[in-house]
Amino acid sequence: MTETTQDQAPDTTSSDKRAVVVPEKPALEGLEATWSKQWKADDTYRFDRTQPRENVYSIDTPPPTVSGSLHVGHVFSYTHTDLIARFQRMRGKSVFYPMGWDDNGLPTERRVQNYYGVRCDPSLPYDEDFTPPEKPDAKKQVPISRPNFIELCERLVEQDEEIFEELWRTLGLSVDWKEHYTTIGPKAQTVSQRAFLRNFARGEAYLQEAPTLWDVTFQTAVAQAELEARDYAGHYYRVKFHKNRNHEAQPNDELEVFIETTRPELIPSVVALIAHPDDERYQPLFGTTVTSPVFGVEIPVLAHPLAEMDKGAGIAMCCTFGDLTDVTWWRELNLPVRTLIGRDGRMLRETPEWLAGEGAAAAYEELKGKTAFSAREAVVAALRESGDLDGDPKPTQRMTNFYEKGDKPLEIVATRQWYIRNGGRDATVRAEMLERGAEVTWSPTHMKHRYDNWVGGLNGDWLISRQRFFGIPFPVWYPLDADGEPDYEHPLLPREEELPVDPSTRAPQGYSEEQRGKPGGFVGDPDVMDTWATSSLTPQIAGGWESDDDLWQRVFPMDLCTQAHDIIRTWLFSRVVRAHYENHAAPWSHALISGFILDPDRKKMSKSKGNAVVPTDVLDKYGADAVRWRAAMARPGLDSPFDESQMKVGRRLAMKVLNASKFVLGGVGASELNHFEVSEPIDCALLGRLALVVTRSTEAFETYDYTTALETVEKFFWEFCDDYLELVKERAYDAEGGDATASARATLAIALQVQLRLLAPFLPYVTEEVWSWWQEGSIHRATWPTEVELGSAAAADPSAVDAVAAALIGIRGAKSQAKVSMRAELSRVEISGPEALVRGAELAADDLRRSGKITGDLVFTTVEGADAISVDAELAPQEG
RNA sequence: GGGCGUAUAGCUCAGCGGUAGAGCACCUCCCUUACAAGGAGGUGGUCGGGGGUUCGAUCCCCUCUGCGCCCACCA
Repeated sequence: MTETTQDQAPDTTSSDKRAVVVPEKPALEGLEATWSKQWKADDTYRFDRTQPRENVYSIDTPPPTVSGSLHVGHVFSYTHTDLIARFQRMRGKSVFYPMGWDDNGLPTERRVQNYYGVRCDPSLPYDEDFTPPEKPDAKKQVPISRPNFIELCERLVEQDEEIFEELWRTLGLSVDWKEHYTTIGPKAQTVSQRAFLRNFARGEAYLQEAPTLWDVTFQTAVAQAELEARDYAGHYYRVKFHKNRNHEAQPNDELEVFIETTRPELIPSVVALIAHPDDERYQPLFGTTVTSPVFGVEIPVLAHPLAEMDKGAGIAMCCTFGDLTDVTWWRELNLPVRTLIGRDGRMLRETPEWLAGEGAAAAYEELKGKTAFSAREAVVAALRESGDLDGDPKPTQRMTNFYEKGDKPLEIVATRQWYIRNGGRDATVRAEMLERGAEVTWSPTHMKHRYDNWVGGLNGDWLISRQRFFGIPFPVWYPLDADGEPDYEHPLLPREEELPVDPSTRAPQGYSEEQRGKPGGFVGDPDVMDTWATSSLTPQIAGGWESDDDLWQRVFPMDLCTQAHDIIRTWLFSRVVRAHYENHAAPWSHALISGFILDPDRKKMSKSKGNAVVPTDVLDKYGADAVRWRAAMARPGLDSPFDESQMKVGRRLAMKVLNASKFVLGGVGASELNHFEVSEPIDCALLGRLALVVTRSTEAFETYDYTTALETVEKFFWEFCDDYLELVKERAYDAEGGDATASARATLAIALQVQLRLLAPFLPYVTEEVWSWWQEGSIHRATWPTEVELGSAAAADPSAVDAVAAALIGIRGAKSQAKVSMRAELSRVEISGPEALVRGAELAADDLRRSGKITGDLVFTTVEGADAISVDAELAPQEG
């Protein structure tokens, strides 16, 4: 069996002229610095935009919040993306892999406030000479104008982004940094505003005054997707309402009705008592009125099926608004709005008109300007005094909605907001969104349930406006009528060519700046878009939608979106919504969902819990390759507890690559390696096994199963080192150097070169380092190995590899059991077992003899009925 | 309460119709000139419980239980 490898080995012809340069003492330390710098200088990961769509692999990756902090969970998830990117690049695709920074929005505002010790007061004028305080004082934040505030946001964001980029480069993400974007940058502003204007023109975006979930701390509306239900301790208060005798008198009737509430402070805003239509206890009361305690407001008793008979007293007090059920009742029963809690979370400072009556006004006097919490105490005290509180409050634990970034329960406030239709109020749109979700293939597949679940459970449209400062403004003005009142029905809009616009500094067409705020003039929409309203457009922002059509045609719809499962409901879904409306397509064909990294107690890692592992620490300690190895061991969608000891395993693999490569390449010239012939049967068998590994690994990668791809090559690599390398090292370095030696050397070189490429997506640093010892160019630009390139030698039956390995293990086992050194000589070895395996082992008889230090007989015996190799070895008598 | 996932060696996980696997940890041994942040060998499991289908079940079906996540739950 003779095989010339010269014409099959790829990418090696140029190395003929190169000497192999193996460092004396190869080390992992410093590889990140050296190679990330080199990749940057060489533009190794550039996107080739001359390629047609079918040769492009485009990736939509979450823009990290730069004002937040990253933990290893993020690092793992971004590594997953990079594994796929590197595989596709080596497969010959031009990979479009941009990185964005999410610098827009509340997290940045908060960070700026703390970092500089300032707060935004939009009523202040711009101060050109403003410099932030030298020592920020969290308690005495300096009020500054909105433009000043935004300047500081932009300044800090720039610093943060440099740090993030540095981290990603160290981790070895093969991002094309020339394609980078930010969610506050001009490109994002233009795309966001353009998409919004088109949504509005088509009726997909609308302005509406409605009850809105409201965070009193940040004083902004929040969307359903940003809610987080948390345990919240409270009390049930049993409160007496007084029946009015305006119905047919029933002699034995009681004079009062009791309700149970956890929010007695809302009693002044009660608009009705509501019970279930079938509830016999309350049926006689339907259509009558009752009077609220303390405040003496007369309200109706109504029936509605949402009232639950077995909850509390079975009759609920409806306040506008205490919760989302109140909103439904308000809408469906045409109840009045009695807003009591202002945007700052405090009770209104003016006495509301429905409390104008003498007693009510006096009672309300006590509540003015109080927080919900203090108002509750005051109302409870008043109820006690009036005798309308029945018994002692009963402690209760319930779930309450919070803004995910907030720490006070959300209130519901009627406000004017912008919405985008997402199917929450329209069954047709909802069905369309579910269809788009079905167009995407999911890894793992069950993550689609999360998507369907979320879309199916939407209870309203997507609220995109925020009453904040550092965000993308709505490109909208409103004309003012003769009384100076805005006409929200007829907003003034810019032309698309004018974008981006800031309506707070620019006048709409046909108006001059002097008319701002004047009757007959205009006002700008004061709100900004929520971050998700911008990041829902990352494919459009990164892909050059409407600004670079040539690019857009090559990258959209994208091939892959990667993210963790927590943002399926936000980022993933919102991109489907936008692409559906604007591009009539799903934004990508595949979604790869990462799990979480948990702490050792299986709790989600997060900075606020204090259990987060800082990525730079582990990167410094174990190296990027080791961290990436660990990330690759976490399969898509599966949560995985963080355990530092596992990093060591990855590091050991990287070390092994270094040392084994040094050994294979040591003392052999590259040109020689490429001209040797693989002639020995056992060498062919090794390449045959390698061919299977290539196939398996490739198939796994193609189905996004990077873990199996890694496990396959890693297992082979250890066997290659422990068995094959040990077996043939004597032959390979035989100074006599016949054909058998040449065959071993060629096999070692080919196998190493293929394995390096199979490992390159996982261990980009150490593979690049070794590649540079003997190959031209970057390994990350080399082609992914194929079975074909291994040639006909690789068609050999690989089973001899296992047979020889079994024989070797038997020989080593005998020495280990005898507690002697592996160098100890054996006087006789008998290898027995089924015929096929024994014949396989016999192929490497000379190698076994030499590597096993067998000085006497080496006998191969076929045993009928045996199913495995067994080895019988006799130690040579020890000398001395 | 609804949905999804998960339960295999002390730990982290593969396997998923045909006599249980890997890595880590643990034990024993080996300073072997690629590698002591190493190497070799080994101990360790009624595959969560209970039913069923099958010649045969860790694997398929039913059911119970534990755990995790998402959603709903503010009277």
